[in-house]
Amino acid sequence: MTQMNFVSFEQVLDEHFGKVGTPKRDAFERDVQEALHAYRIGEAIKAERLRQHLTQEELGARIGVQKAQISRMERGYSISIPTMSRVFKALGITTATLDLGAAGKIPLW
Amino acid sequence: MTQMNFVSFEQVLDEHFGKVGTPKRDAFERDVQEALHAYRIGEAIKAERLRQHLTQEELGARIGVQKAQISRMERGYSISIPTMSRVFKALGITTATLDLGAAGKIPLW
DNA sequence: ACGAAAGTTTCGATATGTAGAAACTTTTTT
DNA sequence: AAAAAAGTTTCTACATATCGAAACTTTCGT
Repeated sequence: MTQMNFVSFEQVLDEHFGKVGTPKRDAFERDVQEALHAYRIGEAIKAERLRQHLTQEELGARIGVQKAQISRMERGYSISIPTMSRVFKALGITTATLDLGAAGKIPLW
Repeated sequence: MTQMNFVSFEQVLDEHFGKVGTPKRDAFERDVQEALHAYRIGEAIKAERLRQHLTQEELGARIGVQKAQISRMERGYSISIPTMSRVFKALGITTATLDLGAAGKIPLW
Protein backbone atom coordinates (compact mmCIF):
# COMPACT_ATOMS: atom_id res chain seq x y z
CA MET A 1 0.00 0.00 0.00
CA THR A 2 1.36 3.38 -0.92
CA GLN A 3 1.44 6.44 1.31
CA MET A 4 -2.03 7.54 2.46
CA ASN A 5 -3.16 11.15 2.35
CA PHE A 6 -5.01 12.62 5.32
CA VAL A 7 -7.22 15.67 5.27
CA SER A 8 -8.46 17.44 8.39
CA PHE A 9 -12.14 18.18 9.02
CA GLU A 10 -11.24 21.87 8.99
CA GLN A 11 -9.72 21.54 5.54
CA VAL A 12 -12.87 19.93 4.22
CA LEU A 13 -15.01 22.70 5.72
CA ASP A 14 -12.74 25.42 4.33
CA GLU A 15 -12.98 23.90 0.90
CA HIS A 16 -16.74 23.43 0.83
CA PHE A 17 -17.92 26.50 2.73
CA GLY A 18 -14.94 28.84 2.62
CA LYS A 19 -12.82 30.08 5.52
CA VAL A 20 -14.31 31.25 8.81
CA GLY A 21 -15.54 34.82 8.39
CA THR A 22 -16.85 34.44 4.86
CA PRO A 23 -20.65 34.73 4.53
CA LYS A 24 -21.17 31.18 3.31
CA ARG A 25 -19.09 29.66 6.07
CA ASP A 26 -20.74 31.80 8.74
CA ALA A 27 -24.16 30.71 7.53
CA PHE A 28 -23.02 27.13 7.79
CA GLU A 29 -21.70 27.62 11.32
CA ARG A 30 -25.03 29.17 12.33
CA ASP A 31 -26.94 26.24 10.91
CA VAL A 32 -24.76 23.83 12.86
CA GLN A 33 -25.35 25.73 16.08
CA GLU A 34 -29.08 25.85 15.55
CA ALA A 35 -29.25 22.16 14.77
CA LEU A 36 -27.19 21.48 17.86
CA HIS A 37 -29.38 23.33 20.31
CA ALA A 38 -32.52 21.81 18.83
CA TYR A 39 -30.90 18.43 19.26
CA ARG A 40 -30.01 19.11 22.88
CA ILE A 41 -33.59 20.12 23.64
CA GLY A 42 -34.79 16.96 21.92
CA GLU A 43 -32.46 14.88 24.02
CA ALA A 44 -33.80 16.46 27.19
CA ILE A 45 -37.38 15.75 26.15
CA LYS A 46 -36.54 12.15 25.39
CA ALA A 47 -34.59 11.62 28.60
CA GLU A 48 -37.43 12.96 30.71
CA ARG A 49 -40.03 10.97 28.76
CA LEU A 50 -38.09 7.74 29.24
CA ARG A 51 -37.52 8.49 32.92
CA GLN A 52 -41.31 8.53 33.28
CA HIS A 53 -41.70 5.35 31.21
CA LEU A 54 -43.89 7.04 28.63
CA THR A 55 -44.10 6.19 24.94
CA GLN A 56 -44.04 8.91 22.31
CA GLU A 57 -47.69 8.14 21.68
CA GLU A 58 -48.62 8.67 25.31
CA LEU A 59 -46.73 11.95 25.53
CA GLY A 60 -48.26 13.06 22.25
CA ALA A 61 -51.73 12.33 23.61
CA ARG A 62 -51.09 14.71 26.50
CA ILE A 63 -50.61 17.67 24.22
CA GLY A 64 -52.82 16.50 21.40
CA VAL A 65 -50.29 15.56 18.74
CA GLN A 66 -49.29 12.35 17.01
CA LYS A 67 -46.33 10.25 18.05
CA ALA A 68 -44.68 11.33 14.80
CA GLN A 69 -44.57 14.86 16.10
CA ILE A 70 -42.90 13.84 19.35
CA SER A 71 -40.38 11.87 17.34
CA ARG A 72 -39.50 14.91 15.28
CA MET A 73 -39.04 17.03 18.39
CA GLU A 74 -36.80 14.48 20.07
CA ARG A 75 -34.69 14.04 16.98
CA GLY A 76 -33.76 17.69 16.88
CA TYR A 77 -36.13 19.10 14.33
CA SER A 78 -35.90 22.81 15.06
CA ILE A 79 -38.39 23.72 17.75
CA SER A 80 -40.03 26.96 18.85
CA ILE A 81 -40.23 28.20 22.40
CA PRO A 82 -44.02 27.73 22.66
CA THR A 83 -43.77 24.16 21.40
CA MET A 84 -40.90 23.38 23.73
CA SER A 85 -42.85 24.78 26.64
CA ARG A 86 -45.95 22.73 25.84
CA VAL A 87 -43.97 19.51 25.83
CA PHE A 88 -42.05 20.17 29.02
CA LYS A 89 -45.21 21.22 30.80
CA ALA A 90 -46.83 17.97 29.68
CA LEU A 91 -43.88 16.21 31.30
CA GLY A 92 -44.62 17.97 34.55
CA ILE A 93 -41.76 20.43 34.33
CA THR A 94 -43.45 23.50 35.67
CA THR A 95 -40.58 25.94 35.81
CA ALA A 96 -37.98 26.79 33.22
CA THR A 97 -35.67 29.74 33.21
CA LEU A 98 -33.38 31.11 30.60
CA ASP A 99 -30.13 31.96 32.35
CA LEU A 100 -28.26 34.75 30.57
CA GLY A 101 -25.55 35.14 33.15
CA ALA A 102 -24.87 38.81 33.76
CA ALA A 103 -27.96 39.79 31.77
CA GLY A 104 -30.24 37.99 34.19
CA LYS A 105 -32.63 35.09 34.33
CA ILE A 106 -35.88 34.97 32.43
CA PRO A 107 -38.73 32.63 33.38
CA LEU A 108 -39.90 31.00 30.19
CA TRP A 109 -43.31 29.93 31.43
CA MET B 1 -74.96 58.62 41.75
CA THR B 2 -76.63 55.26 42.10
CA GLN B 3 -74.97 52.02 43.16
CA MET B 4 -72.10 50.99 40.83
CA ASN B 5 -71.70 47.48 39.53
CA PHE B 6 -68.27 45.83 39.63
CA VAL B 7 -67.15 42.91 37.52
CA SER B 8 -63.97 40.93 38.15
CA PHE B 9 -61.36 40.32 35.49
CA GLU B 10 -62.08 36.61 35.86
CA GLN B 11 -65.75 37.17 35.13
CA VAL B 12 -64.90 39.04 31.96
CA LEU B 13 -62.59 36.25 30.85
CA ASP B 14 -65.15 33.59 31.64
CA GLU B 15 -67.73 35.41 29.61
CA HIS B 16 -65.58 36.09 26.58
CA PHE B 17 -63.48 32.91 26.42
CA GLY B 18 -65.40 30.43 28.55
CA LYS B 19 -64.35 28.83 31.81
CA VAL B 20 -60.85 27.45 32.38
CA GLY B 21 -60.64 24.01 30.80
CA THR B 22 -62.73 24.76 27.74
CA PRO B 23 -60.82 24.71 24.44
CA LYS B 24 -61.33 28.39 23.63
CA ARG B 25 -60.23 29.54 27.07
CA ASP B 26 -57.21 27.23 27.04
CA ALA B 27 -56.13 28.61 23.67
CA PHE B 28 -56.44 32.10 25.10
CA GLU B 29 -54.38 31.22 28.16
CA ARG B 30 -51.68 29.76 25.89
CA ASP B 31 -51.58 32.89 23.78
CA VAL B 32 -51.18 35.02 26.86
CA GLN B 33 -48.32 32.89 28.12
CA GLU B 34 -46.56 32.99 24.78
CA ALA B 35 -46.93 36.74 24.49
CA LEU B 36 -45.63 37.06 28.02
CA HIS B 37 -42.43 35.13 27.54
CA ALA B 38 -41.70 36.90 24.26
CA TYR B 39 -42.18 40.15 26.09
CA ARG B 40 -39.80 39.16 28.88
CA ILE B 41 -37.13 38.22 26.36
CA GLY B 42 -37.67 41.53 24.61
CA GLU B 43 -37.25 43.37 27.89
CA ALA B 44 -33.96 41.59 28.54
CA ILE B 45 -32.67 42.49 25.09
CA LYS B 46 -33.63 46.12 25.58
CA ALA B 47 -32.15 46.32 29.06
CA GLU B 48 -28.83 44.91 27.91
CA ARG B 49 -28.78 47.12 24.79
CA LEU B 50 -29.39 50.25 26.86
CA ARG B 51 -26.79 49.21 29.43
CA GLN B 52 -24.29 49.25 26.58
CA HIS B 53 -25.58 52.58 25.26
CA LEU B 54 -26.45 51.17 21.87
CA THR B 55 -29.25 52.31 19.59
CA GLN B 56 -31.55 49.80 17.92
CA GLU B 57 -29.88 50.71 14.66
CA GLU B 58 -26.42 49.90 15.99
CA LEU B 59 -27.52 46.58 17.42
CA GLY B 60 -29.32 45.77 14.19
CA ALA B 61 -26.16 46.47 12.22
CA ARG B 62 -24.31 43.86 14.28
CA ILE B 63 -26.60 41.07 13.17
CA GLY B 64 -27.49 42.51 9.79
CA VAL B 65 -31.09 43.59 10.34
CA GLN B 66 -32.91 46.91 10.37
CA LYS B 67 -33.69 48.86 13.50
CA ALA B 68 -37.35 48.00 12.86
CA GLN B 69 -36.55 44.36 13.46
CA ILE B 70 -34.86 45.08 16.79
CA SER B 71 -37.86 47.16 17.78
CA ARG B 72 -40.20 44.24 17.07
CA MET B 73 -38.06 41.88 19.13
CA GLU B 74 -37.88 44.22 22.09
CA ARG B 75 -41.60 44.84 22.04
CA GLY B 76 -42.41 41.18 22.45
CA TYR B 77 -43.13 40.09 18.93
CA SER B 78 -42.84 36.33 19.21
CA ILE B 79 -39.25 35.27 18.78
CA SER B 80 -37.55 32.00 17.88
CA ILE B 81 -34.62 30.45 19.69
CA PRO B 82 -32.17 31.04 16.81
CA THR B 83 -33.15 34.70 16.57
CA MET B 84 -32.91 35.16 20.31
CA SER B 85 -29.49 33.60 20.32
CA ARG B 86 -28.21 35.81 17.49
CA VAL B 87 -29.23 38.96 19.33
CA PHE B 88 -27.82 38.00 22.70
CA LYS B 89 -24.56 36.92 21.10
CA ALA B 90 -24.37 40.28 19.36
CA LEU B 91 -24.71 41.83 22.81
CA GLY B 92 -21.74 39.84 24.00
CA ILE B 93 -23.70 37.33 26.03
CA THR B 94 -21.72 34.25 25.28
CA THR B 95 -23.41 31.71 27.49
CA ALA B 96 -27.07 30.97 27.95
CA THR B 97 -28.58 27.92 29.55
CA LEU B 98 -32.11 26.67 29.73
CA ASP B 99 -32.66 25.57 33.30
CA LEU B 100 -35.30 22.85 33.53
CA GLY B 101 -34.86 22.15 37.19
CA ALA B 102 -34.91 18.43 37.82
CA ALA B 103 -34.70 17.72 34.10
CA GLY B 104 -31.35 19.42 33.85
CA LYS B 105 -29.72 22.39 32.21
CA ILE B 106 -29.29 22.79 28.49
CA PRO B 107 -26.73 25.15 26.98
CA LEU B 108 -28.52 27.08 24.26
CA TRP B 109 -25.41 28.20 22.40
C1' DA C 1 -40.82 75.31 19.30
C1' DC C 2 -38.11 73.21 15.83
C1' DG C 3 -35.29 69.74 13.71
C1' DA C 4 -32.91 65.52 14.21
C1' DA C 5 -32.48 61.11 16.10
C1' DA C 6 -34.59 57.14 17.91
C1' DG C 7 -38.16 54.07 18.02
C1' DT C 8 -42.61 52.00 16.16
C1' DT C 9 -46.01 50.35 12.90
C1' DT C 10 -48.02 48.61 8.56
C1' DC C 11 -47.63 46.16 4.41
C1' DG C 12 -46.20 42.53 1.76
C1' DA C 13 -42.88 38.87 0.44
C1' DT C 14 -40.33 34.91 1.81
C1' DA C 15 -38.63 31.45 5.11
C1' DT C 16 -39.26 28.37 8.82
C1' DG C 17 -42.05 25.55 12.01
C1' DT C 18 -46.15 22.60 12.98
C1' DA C 19 -48.68 18.70 12.15
C1' DG C 20 -51.61 14.75 10.27
C1' DA C 21 -51.77 10.68 7.33
C1' DA C 22 -49.68 6.85 6.07
C1' DA C 23 -45.79 4.05 4.75
C1' DC C 24 -41.73 2.45 6.57
C1' DT C 25 -37.91 0.64 9.89
C1' DT C 26 -36.38 -0.82 14.32
C1' DT C 27 -37.10 -2.91 18.69
C1' DT C 28 -39.47 -5.85 21.79
C1' DT C 29 -42.38 -9.60 23.06
C1' DT C 30 -44.18 -14.14 22.67
C1' DA D 1 -39.32 -16.32 13.47
C1' DA D 2 -43.59 -14.05 13.47
C1' DA D 3 -46.46 -10.50 15.37
C1' DA D 4 -46.97 -6.39 17.87
C1' DA D 5 -45.33 -2.18 19.56
C1' DA D 6 -42.50 1.74 19.23
C1' DG D 7 -40.23 4.94 16.64
C1' DT D 8 -39.03 7.33 12.12
C1' DT D 9 -39.66 9.33 7.61
C1' DT D 10 -41.93 11.37 3.53
C1' DC D 11 -45.34 14.08 1.64
C1' DT D 12 -48.30 17.81 2.00
C1' DA D 13 -50.98 21.71 3.83
C1' DC D 14 -51.23 25.36 6.79
C1' DA D 15 -49.53 28.57 10.47
C1' DT D 16 -46.15 31.44 12.39
C1' DA D 17 -41.83 34.11 12.21
C1' DT D 18 -38.57 37.03 9.75
C1' DC D 19 -37.54 41.17 7.66
C1' DG D 20 -37.00 45.23 4.43
C1' DA D 21 -39.13 49.42 2.86
C1' DA D 22 -41.25 53.29 4.07
C1' DA D 23 -44.48 56.05 6.67
C1' DC D 24 -45.34 57.38 11.12
C1' DT D 25 -44.77 58.77 16.25
C1' DT D 26 -42.06 59.81 20.19
C1' DT D 27 -38.09 61.65 22.46
C1' DC D 28 -34.23 64.65 22.82
C1' DG D 29 -31.08 68.51 22.11
C1' DT D 30 -30.69 73.27 21.22
